[in-house]
Amino acid sequence: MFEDFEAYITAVTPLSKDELQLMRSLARVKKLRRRQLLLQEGEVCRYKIFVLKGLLRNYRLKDDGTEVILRFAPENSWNFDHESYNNQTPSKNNIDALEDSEVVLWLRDDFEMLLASIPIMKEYSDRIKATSFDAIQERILMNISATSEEKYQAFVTAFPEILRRVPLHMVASYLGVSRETLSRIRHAQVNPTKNNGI
Amino acid sequence: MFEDFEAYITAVTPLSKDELQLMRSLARVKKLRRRQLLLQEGEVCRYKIFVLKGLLRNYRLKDDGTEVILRFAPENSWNFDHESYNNQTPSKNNIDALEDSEVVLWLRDDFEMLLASIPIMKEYSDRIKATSFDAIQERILMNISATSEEKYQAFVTAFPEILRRVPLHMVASYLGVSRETLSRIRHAQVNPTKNNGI
DNA sequence: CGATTCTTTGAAAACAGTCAATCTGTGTGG
DNA sequence: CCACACAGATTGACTGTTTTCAAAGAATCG
Repeated sequence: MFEDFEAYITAVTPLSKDELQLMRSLARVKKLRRRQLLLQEGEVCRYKIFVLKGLLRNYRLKDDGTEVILRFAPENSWNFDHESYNNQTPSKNNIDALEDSEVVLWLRDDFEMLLASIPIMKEYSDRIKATSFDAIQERILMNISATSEEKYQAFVTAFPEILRRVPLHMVASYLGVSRETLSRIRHAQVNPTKNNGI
Repeated sequence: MFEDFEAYITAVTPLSKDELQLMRSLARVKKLRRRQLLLQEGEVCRYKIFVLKGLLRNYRLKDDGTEVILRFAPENSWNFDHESYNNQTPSKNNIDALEDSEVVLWLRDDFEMLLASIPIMKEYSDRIKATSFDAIQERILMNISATSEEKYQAFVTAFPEILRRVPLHMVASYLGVSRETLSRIRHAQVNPTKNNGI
């Protein structure tokens, strides 16, 4: 359980035994069943979440009842609702598990205290944020300038393992196209236009 | 010139005389004429930029020669190419001035030193980053889930002053629609369908 | 097996992009 | 001051893409 987190974190940033112990002392491990909600729209996001096993998804429920998927968070990734966590305001989004999952949770105050008292952890956190920022910026560019095919291709090359693990209609939602369109895009690639002859 | 920056920064975060002096000692003020490039694709983004006056724009030049606008940066905003600045890799984007502008520049090493030596400045910087992250996340949601009308409306309410200052084809580029479509959207709002009668 | 969820397909309608032409306003040089 | 060029905005006609709706075909799970 927590050992998995230790293995991950020590691989990416050097932490002392004491620092690890401190992190562990404030952490809570939680198992989630498929479909279980971890954060519901309207609640304040109280935790910073690290995914040990499984797969989470952040999504927004629109007025007409449709779900818009903002992000997939597989094992060894951090997750939380950024806006709600930072401002301690009611979240507009939901987080749930797409597979049976295991996560580590830290209460916001505890986690911020950890960042303040473990400088190297703060640096690591800042690096993660910077990377996410770059990624999300590229996603914007994709969204406003690429064709649906290109968006799908970019997804395939960026997240091949996610593609294998989630239903296609969720990929469609993440890309901002209808599931029917995604289905047709995929089919067109396998079986492109046949009439190249006269 | 630099006094404008001091006025801004002291309004948003408390800095001592010494800290201000330190920031000033490493800053460089630069005037830009309309259309002048501040960062060109392929160069490494060496500076953190604060816009004193005028309006900058970050954009990507696509293979087919079209420009995709990623961001507008008016006075009192920070700007730089995130990815290139953080990783010191060649930038994929360009930054230029849409109006005659004035900016303050800090070399990356200098600025990072400032953040390290002025904790309150680091906090402020982190807050800005968090806010931008939230905003960009909402932009993603817009892009993947809203109609063109809704995207335009959101732009109007979020950036009314930018709308007045840039040509519409740039707004179209920012939103990811063609300039003709934007023109029709705007016209439809002024003059909606007239046949509501029998 | 039966129920549910997911995916695919077809046909029609809505929507957005492209191309070409025109219109508008602005600014420059003669 | 006018003529002209230029950048920007609009419009119409057409094309291409995407959505929507409805139905049916897979796959998965209890």
